[in-house]
Amino acid sequence: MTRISASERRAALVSAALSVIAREGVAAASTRAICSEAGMPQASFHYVFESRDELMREVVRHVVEREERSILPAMSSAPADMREAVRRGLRHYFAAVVADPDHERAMFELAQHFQRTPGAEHLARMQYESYFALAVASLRTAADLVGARWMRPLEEIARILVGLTDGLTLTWLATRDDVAAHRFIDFAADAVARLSEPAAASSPHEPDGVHRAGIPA
Amino acid sequence: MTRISASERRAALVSAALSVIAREGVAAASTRAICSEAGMPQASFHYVFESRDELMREVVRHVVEREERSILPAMSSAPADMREAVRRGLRHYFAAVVADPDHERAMFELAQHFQRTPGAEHLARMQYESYFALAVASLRTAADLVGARWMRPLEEIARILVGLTDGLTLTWLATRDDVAAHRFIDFAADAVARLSEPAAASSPHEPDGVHRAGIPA
DNA sequence: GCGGAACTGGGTCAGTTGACCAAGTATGCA
DNA sequence: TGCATACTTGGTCAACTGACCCAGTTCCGC
Repeated sequence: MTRISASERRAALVSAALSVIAREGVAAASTRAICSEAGMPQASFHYVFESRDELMREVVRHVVEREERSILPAMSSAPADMREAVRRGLRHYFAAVVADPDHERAMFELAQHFQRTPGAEHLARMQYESYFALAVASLRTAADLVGARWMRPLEEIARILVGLTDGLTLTWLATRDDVAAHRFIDFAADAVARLSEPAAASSPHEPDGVHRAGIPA
Repeated sequence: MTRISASERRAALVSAALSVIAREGVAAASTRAICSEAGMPQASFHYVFESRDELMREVVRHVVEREERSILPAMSSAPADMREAVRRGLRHYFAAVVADPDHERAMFELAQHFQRTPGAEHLARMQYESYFALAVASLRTAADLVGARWMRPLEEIARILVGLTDGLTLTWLATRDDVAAHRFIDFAADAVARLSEPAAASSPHEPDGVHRAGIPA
């Protein structure tokens, strides 16, 4: 009888839950299915989790945390301009979606699940806040890389960017039309880049910011 | 004992299913819940439907049909330019989303459900085809109204437009941030309008089209 | 006004679900 | 060494699910 600490068991169950959700959807993620995925008896589940709902809450927390730790797309060579930078970023994101469509679908399903679960709406919001934070960081990095500045508050553009990636992902998931998706990426890159302008004029100290890759406080 | 024809019963069940799905989600739309919503015994369900799956298929067909019959936003006064036309169209759409968020969520859930149901992926695609068709019609009407022409194939722009509305809707559903949504609308209208150009040069008869409000053949 | 077809609805079925108990076994501290 | 605490597990429970049977009722064409 391998003895596992309660916290390790929680982590294992969260991870198993994510696998099941990605593979078969939130609805199919029963306590039995999750326990079977994790290879442990059902009773262990209720030993470390109050209920299925508590597990689900833990799942979002985990997902959000992982997303915030996720590495921003590293540009191997500096992009020529903002249009190119945004396009590369979106292509990078889209490639990840194509590589693991179930994962993205799982994220959507989780958000939807919590929008519907009374008292858990804030979890759906939390998930999006993490998307926004990621977008802010990406936009800042892009501006640093190409030496441009954003003409609107970063948070505003970040929300638009998240909306664009959501639309891109959802439409592709439903149609699996790669060509249309890339046209959308080009369109979005063009439109977003238009919200920036060369920084030389207004920000003489710009090069200083180039080294910052993370999210400044 | 009120006697209802099988086809009427099917329609009633489809409608009840939609209500339940909108209110509580696809997962909660059990045959019992649907029958209770429709006020009829469960056996009637299986008299007119082979299975729950068949009902669900009928639900998409119904939704798609209704969408295709839906009236395009009628512009009370001619918009000044394409930017204005697209913005008005998106605002019109968004107002409908805000007025009945559950309905839009139900559409997303249905699409997701069919993406996951083996052998029913084409239904999700069908749903999106109907969105595309609607977008094509809207774009054509807009071009007629402002006397402009699209610089890319209508189908291409339509797919982009659907992606934009998806992103707009999904982000708003998760955050309920009206201000951000309207900023997104302005951004999208601007970007989409840029794909058109005044038609004067290529279409001298443009004023003729102004009166048509419906979908040209 | 009659006979067969169309429709009704109470009830049953096996399967699945979330929850949880009680009886165990290992662990760490005194 | 002993004992309280932490952890494990098979089994059980009521509630719910989709499916569907069948005896009864109503309708429509003749």
